[in-house]
Amino acid sequence: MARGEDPGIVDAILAADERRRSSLGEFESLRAQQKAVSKDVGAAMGAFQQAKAAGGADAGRLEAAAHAARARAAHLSERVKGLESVADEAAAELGDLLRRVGNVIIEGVPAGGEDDYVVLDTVGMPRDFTAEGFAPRDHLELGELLGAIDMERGAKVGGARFYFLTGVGAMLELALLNLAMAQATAAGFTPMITPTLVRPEIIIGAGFMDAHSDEVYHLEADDLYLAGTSEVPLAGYHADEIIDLTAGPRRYAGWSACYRREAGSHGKDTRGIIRVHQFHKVEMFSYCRPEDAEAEHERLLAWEREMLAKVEVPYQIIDTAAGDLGGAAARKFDCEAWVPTQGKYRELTSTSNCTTYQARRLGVRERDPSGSGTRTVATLNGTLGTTRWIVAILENHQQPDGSVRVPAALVPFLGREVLTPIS
RNA sequence: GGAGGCGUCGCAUAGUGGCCUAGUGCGCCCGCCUGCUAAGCGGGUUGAGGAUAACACCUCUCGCGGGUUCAAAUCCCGCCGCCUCCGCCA
Repeated sequence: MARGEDPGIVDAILAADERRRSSLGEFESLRAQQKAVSKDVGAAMGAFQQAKAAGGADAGRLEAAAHAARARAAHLSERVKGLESVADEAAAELGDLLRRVGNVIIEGVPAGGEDDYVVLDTVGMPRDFTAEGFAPRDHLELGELLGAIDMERGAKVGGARFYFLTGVGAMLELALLNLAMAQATAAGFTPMITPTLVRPEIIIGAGFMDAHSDEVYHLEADDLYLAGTSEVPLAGYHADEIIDLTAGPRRYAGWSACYRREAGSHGKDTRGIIRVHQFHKVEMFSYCRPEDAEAEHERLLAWEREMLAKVEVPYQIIDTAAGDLGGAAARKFDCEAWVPTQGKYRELTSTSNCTTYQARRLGVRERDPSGSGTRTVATLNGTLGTTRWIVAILENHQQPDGSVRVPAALVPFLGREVLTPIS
């Protein structure tokens, strides 16, 4: 409802489920009969064969009995097939309807669309470049001055929205992502380098083929999809498994290239590396118990804040409105960094609580702690670093001469304190 | 890319169309026995769905999906994965 979806689908689902159950019941009881009769055929055939081998006088009678039983079984078999296809159709119909329903929004998520987010916190102050007496350069101009970004050759090689990170640019990205991996590992995450090509059932299960399907590259010859985030392979990592969460959440830090078609965003963010077809990302991914999910979401957000503090950029945290959530998310917090030359905050991280949505579709379960059987777990994800962070780092830490101060936490990973323009 | 082999319960293995409910061993769980431990004895031990107040019970599940048959772990077709050999190659 909060997403603005049609509530009528619920009635359709209930009706479809009713049809499935009744047709399944009919099929199963007749199937049980058929099995029993069919088993008699086997026994009758065996008796006949034995009598025949022994030259018994009643061989003829037994043969007739066996054939009679077989005829009855054949008749039942026809009817069973009919009922089975009815039951299968009913189940497929229900499945289709269920897949169309987005995740249930968590209480307290702001209603509305893209612009109806609520700012939860603002951290740090944007620099006053007027007071400092110079006009800030944008990240691309800085990147070119520093010999860090080459958009022109990126376009020559890969087309629009492709780029080369060169020299210190390449090193800066590696330093940033290594810092993110180091933080995650220290926090107990298992480091992962993931496949970036995934099978259809994985990307469908992760929920990326509903609202985001235009965003996904598809390799037709192999029927594989290029993941837009390592959330996809990490969600699939435990697919169809029963995992043990008794010792707490399972946390993975995935490092991967990410691919996005950016269809429908023509003309938007065309300058620089804000919005590109390929970038790199360190992603946190957590499997936890459903009742722990909201607390885990807060933890992921806290780790994002820790990482943003390390790169020393001003940012705000927003609680994304219901209508702007993907199909999988029940709640989403974005951290947006201040971009001086745009005079606004731009998304650097995004953490979603997908509750049981992805795990249900991918078959990730745990032993039910309150008794017998299994139950679906919850999954959550959050960003720890991406190529886009370079934008915020360059612009916020630039100096009048075009050089850029390296945040202290990055210095050990980059091996220098200042990036200076190449001659 | 070519040729061949393989995929059975948590693990290992038996099972080439029916004749008990997929047998056996290991592991694990429960119980018994023993002064303790080990051993021994008995029972249990995939998952999904239906049904039920809860049981009982029923259906499906031998990599996955189709097919043949009254009947499929077993036969046929497609796919996925693993192994061996050959070819090609960063």
